Amino acid sequence: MNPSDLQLDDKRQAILDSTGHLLIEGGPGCGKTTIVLLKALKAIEGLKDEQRVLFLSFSRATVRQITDRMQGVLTRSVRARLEVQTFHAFFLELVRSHGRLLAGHPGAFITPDREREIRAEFDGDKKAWSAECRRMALEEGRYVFDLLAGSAAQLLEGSRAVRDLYSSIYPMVIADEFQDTSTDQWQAVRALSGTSTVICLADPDQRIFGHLPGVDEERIDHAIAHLQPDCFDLSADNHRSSEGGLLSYANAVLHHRPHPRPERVTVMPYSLLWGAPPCEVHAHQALLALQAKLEDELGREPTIAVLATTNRLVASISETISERNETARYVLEPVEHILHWDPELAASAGYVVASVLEWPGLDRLEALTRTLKAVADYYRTKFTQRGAKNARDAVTKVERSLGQLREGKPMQAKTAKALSVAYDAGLKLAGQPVADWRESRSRLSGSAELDELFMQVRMLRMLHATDLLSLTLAQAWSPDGSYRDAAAQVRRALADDQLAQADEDPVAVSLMNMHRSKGKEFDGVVIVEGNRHSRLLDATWDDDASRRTVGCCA
DNA sequence: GAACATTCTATTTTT
DNA sequence: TAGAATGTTC
Repeated sequence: MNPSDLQLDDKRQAILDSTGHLLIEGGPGCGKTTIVLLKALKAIEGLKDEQRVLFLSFSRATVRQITDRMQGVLTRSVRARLEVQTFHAFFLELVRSHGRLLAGHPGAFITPDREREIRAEFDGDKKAWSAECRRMALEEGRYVFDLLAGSAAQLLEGSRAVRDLYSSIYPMVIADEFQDTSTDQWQAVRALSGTSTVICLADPDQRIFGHLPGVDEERIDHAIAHLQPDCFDLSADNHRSSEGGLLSYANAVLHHRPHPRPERVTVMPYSLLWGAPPCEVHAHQALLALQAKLEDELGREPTIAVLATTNRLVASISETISERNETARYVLEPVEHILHWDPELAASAGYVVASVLEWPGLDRLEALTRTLKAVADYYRTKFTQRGAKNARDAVTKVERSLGQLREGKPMQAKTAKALSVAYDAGLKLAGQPVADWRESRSRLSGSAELDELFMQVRMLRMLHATDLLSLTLAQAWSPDGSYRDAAAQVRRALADDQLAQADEDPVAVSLMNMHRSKGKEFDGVVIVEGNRHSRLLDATWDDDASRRTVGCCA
């Protein structure tokens, strides 16, 4: 924001002048954040030294966006006095500092990792588990994630001292994405509203968490009733010009309504004719084109997301753009990218493939034992990670087969049968890691479990001869036609790789399914829809040839 | 007990 | 949608 933008209209001036609680409504790009930062700036000028303005938002991503935005608008000394946090971080801090008032113990936080572990040990249904969580909080002062907001609210409502303390530190509290606050979160804010000034920012059309328990439709009405705020609606004006039409277009697409396509959206239909390049190659082309265009416009390397509708498509796009592709008109160079996918599970599936690489050097019993154990391990990590009973059943099923194998009895599980058929059919490896990996990987089929593993393992990148994995395998290759100890070697390599990736520079291109993209921001987006049915675009396009790629910039 | 078929439900959040 | 829970059939 530069000074010339500071000519405020009446509405904005009124927001700055208002002295009581505030409710500011409006969609993305309407300037809510900007005006509230100005409001905060003005408030900070009148504060005592130790006082600050508290800005609460949901995700760390939005917190970052806001602090980034502050860089340009506010001076360093002002920024230091505007505290931007997630609701959760704020509540966590509050419960840690004052939790002893509730339980007699200082508050401790059970991290989600730990929570999963405890829950895996715990037997009992959902209800019993939430009772156990309350017990841990009450008796031991240990809080799981879901109880933080409620406990913070309880502290603020129940203890005058705590409430006064926080209100005196934070005379102004800004609640972002207010329409999505849970009952607990709202209660905490409400408790502070007695003495502090509360500003709610809301976008009534963007209830992304509306389905979660405790988040209700009437939140905004409740706030109006309780706070009696001055209300402002900014939704009419759209100040981010580049957004022009994009939002309403996106809505039309989602609701299957025809809509003139805004300039910033390009649609690339593609042919289903035999011999035409597959949709993944079109995605590759669209990605490179968008990259070039945005780099030109922004004068820096743009961040781009490639979104696909299904996990399968994500996997095959990843494989495609990692390679050089040639179309009739273009040569498409490989694109460095990160896959947003659970690396631990993908790695775990990778160990299964690695165990298949050992087959040629092992007898039937040993080979199948190792592979089945790797399959069981995969489901074990899945179970500890997600706590899904499905996965636990899969472990017992595979382990039963292992027992049957050991005793020479026929194995019952389809997975085990399919693997032994695959072993008996013979596996010939050539000593070329990439090809051999693919060959071994293709043995993972014939049961629901193996299909799942195959999908997972495609998310492991194994395409260049220089990759860590292929180097590792090249070393493990033994002249008898198998990879010695491949499983253990691959395990070590992938573990190192995960560590290394943690502190690598962020990569400009991210690839993920649509589901995972929610709430993230990029300079540009390529959306790939690969299946027969086009759900994303209105029916004005030819339907039979309806595979298409969309590139848009937001 | 295993596989297949059908119904349901989540989607954020921290050191 | 996808992933998991639940139900049905062999």
